[in-house]
Amino acid sequence: MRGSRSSSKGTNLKVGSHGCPSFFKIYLGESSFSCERTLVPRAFVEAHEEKLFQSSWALKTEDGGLRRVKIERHGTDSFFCQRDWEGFARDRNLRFGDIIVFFLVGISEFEVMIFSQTTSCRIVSPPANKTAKADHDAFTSSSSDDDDDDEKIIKAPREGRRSKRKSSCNYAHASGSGSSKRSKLASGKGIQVKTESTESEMEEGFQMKRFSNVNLTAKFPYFEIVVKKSHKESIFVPMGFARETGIIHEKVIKMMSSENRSREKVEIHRVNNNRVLLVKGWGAFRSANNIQVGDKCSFTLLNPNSHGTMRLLVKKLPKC
DNA sequence: TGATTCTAGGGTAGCCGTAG
DNA sequence: CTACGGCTACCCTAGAATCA
Repeated sequence: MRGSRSSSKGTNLKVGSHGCPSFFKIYLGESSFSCERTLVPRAFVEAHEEKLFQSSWALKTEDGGLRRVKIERHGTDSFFCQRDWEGFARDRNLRFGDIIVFFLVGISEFEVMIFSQTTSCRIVSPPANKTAKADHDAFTSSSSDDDDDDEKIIKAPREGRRSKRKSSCNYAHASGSGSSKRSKLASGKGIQVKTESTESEMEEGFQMKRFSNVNLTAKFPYFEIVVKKSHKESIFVPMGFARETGIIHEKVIKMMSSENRSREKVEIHRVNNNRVLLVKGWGAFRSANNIQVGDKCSFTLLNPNSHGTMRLLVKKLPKC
């Protein structure tokens, strides 16, 4: 599914730390609505025309992989050939929001660095014959506490003493770091701790995770939740997300689906001064998109800094 | 450094008001 | 009376702070 349709937006010119000219693109995957091709920044092409072939470029990744991509020219614009770009995305296991940095290191030769949007860390792709399990692990790496330096969870730094607790952005889930310690502690206090999913939940094919997964560092901030029974007519927005993105001050948000292009205006209710609920419109949107209990969904804010109505892209994720 | 305590915030059951 | 939606109180989690 991933990489079945690809495009990207948000390019900027940069200069690599090692002096090579560079640019980056953000992978929007199949969730992009438009059928636009994948544009190479015109300014970059113009600035380095003498080092760039007209027909194809070589992309080298950090794991030693090499892929040639055809370049299509239309007027003054250059595009990655859609099929090659999709192939590259598939090979590299790109995810929505991943950042791809291209360093021009030779004649039509680029070194490519990929940063995971989820972990804000560099991704070095596993060998090409990786298993589906490995795919899944990579996909869910943001919620595991493995020792891979490239996929470490970035923890928020400790702030001043007794500082107010921030939201659990980019933190590990309950099954992650510190759970064993907490289990001991909790059992000592007679509190039942649920650090692992129950059998019934496993049978249903998903793990009930109490907390949502929030990423505010991405260009397009997002949060992910597993839809529960109680989300039939309303759904909570994590407070950290609501505050940082300004949703907390909004009355209405436009919700759009990555799958069938349906759109719905959803009312935002402020509860108790410390809760933010998506209410009217959510139910209809959920039905229209066949979002059911147990489905894992990501909610990506497409226009975090605009003054108009905020737009939230909803995407069903594979169940874990 | 590990154990313990504190506490902000997420999740949800259930109450209450309103409409049909 | 019933269904529905809004709201609140409470429980629980887990990061941060503190202490031995």
